[in-house]
Amino acid sequence: MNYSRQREEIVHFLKTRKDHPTAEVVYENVRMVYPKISLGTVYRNLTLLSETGEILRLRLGDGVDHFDADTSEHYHVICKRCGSVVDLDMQGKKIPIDTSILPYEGTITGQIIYFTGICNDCNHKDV
Amino acid sequence: MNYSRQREEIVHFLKTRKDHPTAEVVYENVRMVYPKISLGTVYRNLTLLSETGEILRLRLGDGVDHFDADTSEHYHVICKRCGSVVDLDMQGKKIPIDTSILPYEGTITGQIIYFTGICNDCNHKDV
DNA sequence: TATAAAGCAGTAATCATTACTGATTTTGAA
DNA sequence: TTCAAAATCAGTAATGATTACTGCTTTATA
Repeated sequence: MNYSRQREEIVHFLKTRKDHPTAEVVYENVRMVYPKISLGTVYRNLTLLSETGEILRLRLGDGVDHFDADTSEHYHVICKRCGSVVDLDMQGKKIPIDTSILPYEGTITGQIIYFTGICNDCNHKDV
Repeated sequence: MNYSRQREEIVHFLKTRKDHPTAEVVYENVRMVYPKISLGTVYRNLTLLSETGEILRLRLGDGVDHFDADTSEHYHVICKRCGSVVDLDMQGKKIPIDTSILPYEGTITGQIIYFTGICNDCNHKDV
């Protein structure tokens, strides 16, 4: 994988964000630095980066992919009202699930866990 | 919600399946009974049924919605090779996660857990 | 049985994402 | 430093799942 300024800026932008922007949001923001960047370039790089493991692609069931520059093991909460995605700071602790006891004939290699709820902001807003 | 033959057949078909068909698969199969049914009708009814809670809409991150007539609490494993989705028969047991201790300022109302792996069929196939 | 509401088939539109193309940038060796 | 091959880009078209729209049936009920 060769270096590219656009890709560097995408990673840099993602690292500044604690929420989990969509490709569209990345595009809008990187455009402030590289106005001619195309959405296709953003998607291609986000895909490349997530394939090499430099970022995470989060599929949270809202029909849009989110991207996360924090690749350490952690969990996410999706606000059902505003769609925001925030990290749970587990301080290195994992939620323990012993997959070896699950009644499955094949091989279990991974687990996806996330939570839904109402975020603090939405809790304090009148509806 | 009024009765409709098409919707009844959709539910009936889903109940015969232990895998978790997509809208497209439901469409192909219901078409054998109602050849003139349209894909839009299938989608509309799957959405209606999942809104009333009669079926589950599963968003497993493969870009396609799956539907499940088994609405009891259970877990799913997605085969990374063939994409199949199978139930884990937990015999009524839940994977316990105490969400009250999670470091979150808002309100946690739900959790999504699923597993990825290689299904038994794929394990026994040469690649 | 008549009528309003709900549902349907068929089709068009939407939206996220991927694929394609010809031009530009990056890289590494001469 | 120079230059050609490989990688990447911008711009745009295509794809694929899902939703929306429209005028015609079916269903429920008075």
